[in-house]
Amino acid sequence: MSIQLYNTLSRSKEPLEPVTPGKVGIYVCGPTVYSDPHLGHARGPIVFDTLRRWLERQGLEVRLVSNVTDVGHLTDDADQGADKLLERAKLERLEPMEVADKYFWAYFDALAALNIRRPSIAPRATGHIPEQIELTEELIARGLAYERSGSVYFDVSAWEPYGELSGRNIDELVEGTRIDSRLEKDDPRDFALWKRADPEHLMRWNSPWGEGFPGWHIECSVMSTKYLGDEFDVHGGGLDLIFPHHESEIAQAKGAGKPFARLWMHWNMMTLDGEKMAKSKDHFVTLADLFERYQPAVVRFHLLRSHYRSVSDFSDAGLEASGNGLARLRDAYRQAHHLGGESEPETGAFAAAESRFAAAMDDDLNTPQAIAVLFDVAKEVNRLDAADGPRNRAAALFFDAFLGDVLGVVPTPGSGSSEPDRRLLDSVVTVLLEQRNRARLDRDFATSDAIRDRLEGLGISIEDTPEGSRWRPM
RNA sequence: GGCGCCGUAGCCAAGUGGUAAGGCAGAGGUCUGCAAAACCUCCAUUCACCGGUUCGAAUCCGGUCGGCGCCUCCA
Repeated sequence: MSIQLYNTLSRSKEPLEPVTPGKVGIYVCGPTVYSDPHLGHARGPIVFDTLRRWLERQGLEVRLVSNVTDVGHLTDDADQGADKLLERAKLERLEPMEVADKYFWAYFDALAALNIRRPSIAPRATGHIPEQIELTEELIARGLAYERSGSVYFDVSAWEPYGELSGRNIDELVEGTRIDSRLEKDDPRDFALWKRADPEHLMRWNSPWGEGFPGWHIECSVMSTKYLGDEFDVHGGGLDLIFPHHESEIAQAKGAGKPFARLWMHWNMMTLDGEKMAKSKDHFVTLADLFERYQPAVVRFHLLRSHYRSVSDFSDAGLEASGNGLARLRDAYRQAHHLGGESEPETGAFAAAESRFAAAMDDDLNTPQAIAVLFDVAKEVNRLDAADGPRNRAAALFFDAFLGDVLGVVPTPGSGSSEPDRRLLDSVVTVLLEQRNRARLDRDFATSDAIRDRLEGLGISIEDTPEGSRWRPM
């Protein structure tokens, strides 16, 4: 059975049937890079990285395109407010592009720490100005856009399906929109495809309408179709992007005659004290701060413990609970590897668990349910006879596949660059454990406890089992 | 005001018609020099509340209360 995903367009789960059999094209909206990435920014990448890993496991070839917006946009559409990138550039006394690059790398560094694989393509808006101008011209030619003193606007009233994604009635959109007489747009609902640059605006490009910069929505219509084709499989983004961003993307692309994305996936928001995290409101926890207190893998695991379409509230108690839970899974994982050794794995030992895991993942990426399966397997592993190598080996492979490859919360064997360090550490701790065991045999508990306490102080916990002493990082 | 979502044990969190997954925390027990881990047992007669449909509802329908998101930049 193929994976079912919830499509915002149809408001129901649909099977993923790729445009090109065997290949899946996915486009995901990334952030505007003008400040430090926060926890909310991590959710989408984690969801889509996990989706990608799962699809690849099914033998599908995935092209994941994830953009980053590096053009500042006005804080409102009435030519009021400042371009956030520009503001930041002034504040930090940097070139606007320097600001964009600084936070571009901060974003991808944070994602790398979360074990999120790099997208196949990470296009930037500024690298696709000619294509955006081209699409704007196309929309003018089709009568869906118009120019007003150097700016170009999409004519919403000329595009009848506007509102199909957000479920908004076009006429209702006017209500609630404050009518500003300073607007040069024909209709307050119209949105900018191209904006004329004021003299102080630093990021500017030449266009048929004079110097300016692209509107916010057009980059995604352009970059997604450029790399995935006019019709592609999945378009993702945060719930808060449905309107107006994705609605407008659809209008631009379909208005230009492209079939565009088939399936729209939206992840829900991260909240802090019950309120949505937002950098504009200075209400967030940065990933850098979080990583000082929790392992990135714990953060990743924590987000996977709730379904991507549910709101997830941040709390220290929640992160701690996730950390304890993950430690339990990792212990079982380590034990299975340790006891399984090089044994031939028992065939089909965890087949039932595998199919339960798969069913959960195939049901709109139900990671909480998939994780429950892992806990069940962990319990089984902990009950295994230490002498049962083949079964332990089968469990080890099970964890490698699902805890490691798919969920990405355990280092993939041999992939870590710190592997030699790890081996050295292992040897050193083993020597200390030998000393400690000698002391224990001599009933010299003062010495044995001292060794344990010192190691605890260094972040290494010791466990005495019937098979001998084990250690693990805390 | 318009569109939409949510309310499940102390906490987190699955479950969308067949009689409540899983995790954390907690209690008792086994093991242990002690500890930790692990294992065993216990921990929601009940899913915000009130009606309705049904043989049967946490799940469907109506209402009430509470919380949240979007409608302006926002992952």
